[in-house]
Amino acid sequence: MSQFITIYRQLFDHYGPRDWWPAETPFEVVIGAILTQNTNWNNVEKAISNLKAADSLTSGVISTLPREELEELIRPSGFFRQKAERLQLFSNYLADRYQNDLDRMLQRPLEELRQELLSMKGIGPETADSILLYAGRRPSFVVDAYTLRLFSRLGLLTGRENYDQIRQLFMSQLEQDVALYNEYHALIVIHCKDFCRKKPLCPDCPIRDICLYIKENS
DNA sequence: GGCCAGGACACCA
DNA sequence: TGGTGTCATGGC
Repeated sequence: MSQFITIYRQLFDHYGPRDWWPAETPFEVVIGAILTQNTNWNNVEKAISNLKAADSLTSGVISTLPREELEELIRPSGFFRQKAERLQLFSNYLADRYQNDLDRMLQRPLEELRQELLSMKGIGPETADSILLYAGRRPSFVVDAYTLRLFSRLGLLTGRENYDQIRQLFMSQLEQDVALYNEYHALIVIHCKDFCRKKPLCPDCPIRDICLYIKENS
């Protein structure tokens, strides 16, 4: 059995289903994906809460809101100037190209949609894949810094692979399953928030045994 | 008071 | 192509 499946099962058995993304609508997923760039999720929640309180969590409102007002609403998420620009660029694009119909955009062929997202300023590979997977329910594996850290320590990555190489590796080792991709990325994040931080193998890591085994046999 | 967080981009060699 | 600086808030 693939070691990638083994790790997944260990994480799932310990943490249980995460059922990401914590959002009420696909558009809220997109906004959260941009706001969480290099940012603690607690800060993102404050910004999203502000947007909801101002009745501004729609592409129509965001694209017409004065930049300064948007910046103030999302200030708690950090990098608020560049993120305000990114939110408006996406919202403007959605309005111009899809008449604010996000579902229609998300129904495009997967790779075409991925390239379309990547062509937008402020949407890199992780944000694009988060949007594809969690807003569009499309099978596109999300790679992040935690993924690189955990799997490098297990010897399954060298640390020199680029984003697309890691994504392709996971997608070649796993069935194309939206639910699996959804849970796997979420479990990696949840796990690495508490473990796999400074020490190569944390003494109290809940999946320590399998980590040691894989590390010795990879 | 320093470190880190669910990155992306401009700039440079 | 790869390395580095920048963007900014809030919790621990």
